[in-house]
Amino acid sequence: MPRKFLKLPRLLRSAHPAPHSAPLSLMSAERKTLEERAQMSDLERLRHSCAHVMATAILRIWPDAQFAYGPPVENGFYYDFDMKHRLTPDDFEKIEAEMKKIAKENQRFEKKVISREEAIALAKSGRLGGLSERPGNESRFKLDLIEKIPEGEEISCFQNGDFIDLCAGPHVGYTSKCKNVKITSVSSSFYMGDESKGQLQRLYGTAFESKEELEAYFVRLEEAKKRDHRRLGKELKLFHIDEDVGQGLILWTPNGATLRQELQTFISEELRKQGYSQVFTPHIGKLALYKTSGHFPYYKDAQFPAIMEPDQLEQIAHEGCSCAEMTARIDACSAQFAAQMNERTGREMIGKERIMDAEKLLDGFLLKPMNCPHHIKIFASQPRSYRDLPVRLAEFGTVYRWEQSGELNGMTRVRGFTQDDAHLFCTEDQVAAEVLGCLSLVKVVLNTLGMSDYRVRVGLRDPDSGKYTGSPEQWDRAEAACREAAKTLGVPFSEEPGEAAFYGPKIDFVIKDVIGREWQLGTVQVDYQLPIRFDLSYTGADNKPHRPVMIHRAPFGSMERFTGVLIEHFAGHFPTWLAPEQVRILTISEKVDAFANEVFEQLKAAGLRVTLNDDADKIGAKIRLAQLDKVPYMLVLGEKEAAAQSVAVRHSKKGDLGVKPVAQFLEEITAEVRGRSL
RNA sequence: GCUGUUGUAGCUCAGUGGUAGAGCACGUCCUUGGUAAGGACGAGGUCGAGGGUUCAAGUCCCUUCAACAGCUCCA
Repeated sequence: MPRKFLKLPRLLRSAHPAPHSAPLSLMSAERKTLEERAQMSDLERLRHSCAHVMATAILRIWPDAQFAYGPPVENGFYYDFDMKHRLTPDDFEKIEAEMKKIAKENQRFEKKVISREEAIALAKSGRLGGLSERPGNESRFKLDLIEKIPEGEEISCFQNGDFIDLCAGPHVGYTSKCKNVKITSVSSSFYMGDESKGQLQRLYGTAFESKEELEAYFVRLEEAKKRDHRRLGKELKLFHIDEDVGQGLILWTPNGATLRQELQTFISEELRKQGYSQVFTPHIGKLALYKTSGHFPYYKDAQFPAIMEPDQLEQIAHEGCSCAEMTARIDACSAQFAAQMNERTGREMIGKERIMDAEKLLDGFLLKPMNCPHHIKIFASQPRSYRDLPVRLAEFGTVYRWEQSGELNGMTRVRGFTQDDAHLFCTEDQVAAEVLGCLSLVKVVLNTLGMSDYRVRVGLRDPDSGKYTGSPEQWDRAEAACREAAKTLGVPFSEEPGEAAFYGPKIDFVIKDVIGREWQLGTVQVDYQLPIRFDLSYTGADNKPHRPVMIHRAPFGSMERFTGVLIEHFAGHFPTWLAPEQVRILTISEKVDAFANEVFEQLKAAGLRVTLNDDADKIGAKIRLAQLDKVPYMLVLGEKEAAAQSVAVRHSKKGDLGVKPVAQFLEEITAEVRGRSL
């Protein structure tokens, strides 16, 4: 099915880790100018040279390899190429050894400016990206790259030893610089990122100026692995994904559920303060609902297939309906519906090809891919006056999306997830204040969790495009509102023209985790489109119907992704208010069991999540276990404490905090939890 | 979805065609010890699933499922 460019509320899904690979701008859309390339940092220059050395090494072993593109990337470099031999990690050692040899040979990187004709001739002979001429094996990717070089731009190649490559540079002087290098992984890629252009092998490596930096990089990687939410989720028993339940479907185990519940309680409190109303909606809705919203069938590929009514299913089976026919009948609309929608939106939203006789139409249900339509129906369920606005409907709404299997990742990319969603319906004049309110909510959330390292992207319309709905005046106001709101946050923000959805501008929060990876989580989006499609209205002061503006927002994005990011953010050491187990009482000997039980009951009665370890282990072992479970507070109880009605407090990160009366500890920890201290 | 890698006890992993292993966790018992591992014994596995080759398969081959890395995608 051709992908329609119709963009709909893109709530919370665009979030993904910043790509480790080359920025797309290097690949296709925005070709880097020579000037921009010349600004490569020293490290990037080194890594780019390493890519050439790697290509040289590969050619020495497999002379048939045809190279495409080999840039430096955030954590290293790669080279894309095609050859008969399929690389596996077993080949790395051999290639690395050859690379080290080339570094020792200390070849000079020499630049030669050549004419387009010379470049083409070299490519045709297979010389470009090769160690020698290769008759019958022309440098086909290089030919294509030459074609893409604009007329008038300098064409150059770089030579080190026998290897000549089409390359604008820059490079280091000699290959001896390229000795602190390591091949990290092999994978596949598409030429120019285009699936139709065939698959290439992509070999990744990394390189540093010094051996120490190279080693430190791998130590850092190890550290990152230790705080991987998938690993910690298992160790701390936060969640489970079960093959029999299905890919990308999170089972929140008790510890994780506690964490989530605390987060939801927190956000619910903030919502109440801001005048939101809590609603509940079911997990499915009729197909017609999503035909109205426009999410079906346009995003059909990303949804679970429709659920058909039993009697309809029986009937079409009886009719011997083919699968293709059934699909067409599910996708289709009545002429009346199409006319209505096209009139409302003022454009051909539903083409003739989708219109079908009413008796042939099939209806069914969809697992909801987003919550907006349900909330819209709540808004529309009663007459609204301008005095009622803004209406703010909030729900922890679970949605389902059919993500491709290769895209699933722990909690951060899943097929069923719960958004901390809300939809605001307001007047045009209220947009600015409401956007501001949404942002301050996001800010409260992030501050409370100590996530201070974030930036904000303001997606504005592309002034040269006519694809947007709504009047230019509306847009100017909405964009100004977003811009102003973003300014008040006091964090870096970038304006990105052309990044708006077609239905309105948006603000995305991109959060940096402790190891520097970026994740897009919360978002606030202004929407002029859905109110039109659903023909929403309210009565104004002039006693006439007016169209409300909708705002979609979700500060966490989804509970799943946010929890995943949070696990990594805290490396499993949650602040006390979030910790699944807040206090663990550790007894030194059986002699204090009675006292320990007393303390346990007291803390439990105070609402703390406390456990008692009265096993026969020695205190050292008990402390070790509690540390591994990352329990914030350990209370060590021996005969001294029992006699003084006190507890010896040990904090998992701060260590021994000394002995204090039970009442004092209780008071302190309660205040800490209540204040959601970090 | 594509390419590659991996799949053995609850967890981390060893096991190169010939009787399934270790550490931790778990259970029982002994030990009552003061801030990151006391000791003994025990239980636990149709080696992801299905098929094939072989006298013999955890090990070789095919199919399939899942995870991981990357690509592509992401309302």
